[in-house]
Amino acid sequence: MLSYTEENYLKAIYHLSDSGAKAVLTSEIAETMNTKAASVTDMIKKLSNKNLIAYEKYYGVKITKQGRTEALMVVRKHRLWETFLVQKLQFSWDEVHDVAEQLEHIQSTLLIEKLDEFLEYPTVDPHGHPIPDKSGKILEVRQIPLSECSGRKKIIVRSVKHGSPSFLQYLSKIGVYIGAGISILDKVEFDGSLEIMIDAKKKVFISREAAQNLLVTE
Amino acid sequence: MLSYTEENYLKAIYHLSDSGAKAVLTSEIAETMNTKAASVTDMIKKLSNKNLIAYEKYYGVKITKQGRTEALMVVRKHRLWETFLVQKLQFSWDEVHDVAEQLEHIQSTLLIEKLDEFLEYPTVDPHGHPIPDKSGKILEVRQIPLSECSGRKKIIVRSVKHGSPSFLQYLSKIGVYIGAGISILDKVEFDGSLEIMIDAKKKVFISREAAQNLLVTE
DNA sequence: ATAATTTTTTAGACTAGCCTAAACTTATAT
DNA sequence: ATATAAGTTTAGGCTAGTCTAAAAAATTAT
Ligand SMILES: [Mn+2]
Ligand SMILES: [Mn+2]
Ligand SMILES: [Mn+2]
Ligand SMILES: [Mn+2]
Repeated sequence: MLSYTEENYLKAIYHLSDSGAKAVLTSEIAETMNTKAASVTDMIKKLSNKNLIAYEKYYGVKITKQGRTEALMVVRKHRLWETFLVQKLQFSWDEVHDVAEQLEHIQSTLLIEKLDEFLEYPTVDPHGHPIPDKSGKILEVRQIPLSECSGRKKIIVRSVKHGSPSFLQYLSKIGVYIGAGISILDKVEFDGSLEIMIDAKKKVFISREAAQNLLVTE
Repeated sequence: MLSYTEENYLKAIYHLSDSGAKAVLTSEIAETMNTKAASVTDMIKKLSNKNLIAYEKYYGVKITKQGRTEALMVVRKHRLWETFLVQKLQFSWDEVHDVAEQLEHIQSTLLIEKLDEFLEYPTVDPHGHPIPDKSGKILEVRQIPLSECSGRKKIIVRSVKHGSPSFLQYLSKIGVYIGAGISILDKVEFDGSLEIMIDAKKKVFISREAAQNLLVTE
């Protein structure tokens, strides 16, 4: 059984290794965990001894099959709780992350099974991120940043890359939500900003940063 | 802000001081917390420094007003979560305590407000124990052990004194639940056991121990 | 190829929470 | 009243997780 802290490190390593097959560096982990490199080295040794990561001194770590499975269970719990908070307790999508950060560590397989059932087995969380099923399977849907969309095809908003509260609040304000239909009206050469139409009824400009952080399917 | 451990100690002290106005002893706390007296003394000093308890060396502790308020908030969360687990996730009443023991420590006032609303402001938990409201007010209803009931009046089951899983399972098996109507058919002199009628349709014998642990109103 | 810089690891120290063993205080028995 | 027993506190030590500072290794620049 993993401690609260071990779960958090392992989840961070999972997310960092998700994009790209190369090793995760000590400094990257320290950065995302808001700790110092020395602390990371300590924890790396513990997780390595438990065979959750493969550690090569000075060259970073790679998550193992077993580690990935454990991490996915934490991610599953995090996203199920976020879904619960939004769908059942009427939280807004920018309020749920910090609470889920605590709830994800509750230890009870029965609880998470019942929660999943109560929510009717959702496949994505409020930010459009996929929810691993109880065996750890994830439904991967190919998505691209809105900033890389070509012509004026039918575009659907699928998820946010980074769901900071301020970004999410901004999206709500301009009327963008997961599942919204979008079309690109114009692309400004100068700064890469876009003029888009949301749900065929609202025109807004969004910055390139925002467009890069919005994942869609065409 | 209290730590997980501080909250647990404070809650234990609250429960121990609930019955009786005299000081709670180090050994009593050690007993209920499954720790050693030396550890309790350490923690007592911390809680005392935070003015949550009043501590007199060698004579035990008394909870302060502030300490009581903090403890009540933990109790409130514990009982709201137990209610949620039973009413929304279909847990049985003997499965909820250990999970609530974890959930009670989640820090979010918004969460507990929304949960309370979602459950439509329940006043008792699945074991019949009162749920403090957000200001810490508790609805006290005078209850007596079934073993002390006199004649054959209309008796209603209100709560269990100690809700161990095995006792709760036993109650379910014989058809006793919170709110059930009971009448006493016979009292066996020899061992203090009772023959009772549940909901005017089921006759069973229950031991004196069981009858002492069942709180009712006449 | 060597030197300077950056990153990582190690060494040593701190806190929270726990323990055992010894010292101390209070309660009980004669 | 004194001796014994029981309960409490103190002293010292342990682990998990954190830190700073110093040492070691890898990377980058000259
Ligand atoms: Mn989140
Ligand atoms: Mn977390
Ligand atoms: Mn309980
Ligand atoms: Mn607890």
